Amino acid sequence: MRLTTKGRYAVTAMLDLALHSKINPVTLTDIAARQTISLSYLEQLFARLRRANMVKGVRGPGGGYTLSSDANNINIADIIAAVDEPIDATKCGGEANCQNEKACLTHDLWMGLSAQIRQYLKSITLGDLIEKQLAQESIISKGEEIISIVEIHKPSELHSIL
Amino acid sequence: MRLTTKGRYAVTAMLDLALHSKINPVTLTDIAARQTISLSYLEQLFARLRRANMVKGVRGPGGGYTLSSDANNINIADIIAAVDEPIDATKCGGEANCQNEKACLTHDLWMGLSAQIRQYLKSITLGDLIEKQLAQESIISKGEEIISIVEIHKPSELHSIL
DNA sequence: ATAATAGTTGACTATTTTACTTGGTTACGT
DNA sequence: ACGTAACCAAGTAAAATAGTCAACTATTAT
Repeated sequence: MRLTTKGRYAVTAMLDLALHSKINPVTLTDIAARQTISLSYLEQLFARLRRANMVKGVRGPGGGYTLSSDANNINIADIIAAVDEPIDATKCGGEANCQNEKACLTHDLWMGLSAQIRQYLKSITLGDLIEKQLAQESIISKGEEIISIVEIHKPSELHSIL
Repeated sequence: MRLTTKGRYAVTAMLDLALHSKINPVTLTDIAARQTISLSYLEQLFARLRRANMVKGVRGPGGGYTLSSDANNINIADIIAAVDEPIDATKCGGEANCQNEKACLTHDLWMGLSAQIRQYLKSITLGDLIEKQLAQESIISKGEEIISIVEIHKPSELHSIL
C-alpha cells in the first residue's frame, strides 16, 4: 500500500465529489477549481477511477461525475489502489531461493505491516470521513493536538507534521 | 504521512537492524546484501536516521549501526518521517480566504485521515512487528538459529565473535 | 605507528513518477 | 447546429527516487 500525493489528490477529489454530487453531477472543472488541481491531471485520475467502477461519467451539458455507489460503500484503500501503479514490494516475488529464508524475513514483516495498513484504510469510507470527522474533531485534537496548534499558529509548517 | 518505497526501505533496514544487532553492530554492507539495497542509498537513509537519533553509528573495525533504543520504543511513523521529505499537503497553508471556507473542507478531511494514519503507525513498533508477527509462526527460535549460523559462516564476522 | 575497517559527507547522474500541457474526439442536451 | 463536458493520446517539465563516485574521518587491530 503506497500513500503518495497522487493518492491524496484522488481521495481529495473523491471527497469533493461526495460532498457536491448529491443532486447533480459535478464537473472536473469545478473540482479542479475548488481543489486547485489541474483539469487534465484530474482527467487522468478519474479515467482510472472510472475504470475501477468508483465513479460514473455523464457526458454533455449538465454532465460531470457522480459516485458509482454510496459514499459509505467507497473506502480509502480502494481509491488509492485505483490511481496507484501496482508495485512489487518484495523484490523477490516468490523466488525459489527466497522460500522461508532469512533474506525474506524483513520482506515478510513489511508485507504484514503493509497488509495491516491496507486493512485499516479499507475500513474507512468516504462517508466516515465526512460524517464522523466533521461531527467531532476529537480525533484530531485528541491524538495530535500539535496539529491544531500548528494550524492556528504556524500554518506554513503543517508539512512538518504530515 | 507519506508512505513510499523510500519509507519501506527505511523500515526494512531498521527491521533488519533490529533482528541482527542484538550482540554486535551491523554494517550497512551486510544490510545492503541481505535486503538488496544499494550501499550508498542506505548510507543516505541512515544519515537521516542517525540525525533523527534512531540509530547509532560505531566506527572502525567491528563497527556498524545499532538501534539507539529498544526495538519496542521505535515506531514506524517516526522511521518514515525521518527519511521522508516534508511536504505541504494543504496547498493553501492558512491563506486568509481559506479559513473555515468550503474550499478547504476536503483539505481538513484529508488532514484528519492523515493524522489517523500517522497515529496508527505511531502505535506500531519494530518490536511489535518482530514479536507479534513471528511468534505465531514460531520462527523466533528458528530465526536465532539461522542468525548464528550465518554469523559463523561469514568470514568477515568471525573475528568479532572469537 | 600503520593499515584496515567502516562511518561520514557531498556532489553528481540516471531513472521513474508526478503533475501538467496541448490538442484533439466523442456524446449529449438545448 | 451548437455548446458543453466527458474521453483520449501524445508529449513535457519538474520532482522524487535510486544509485554512483570520491574523498575524508574516527576507530580498532596488528
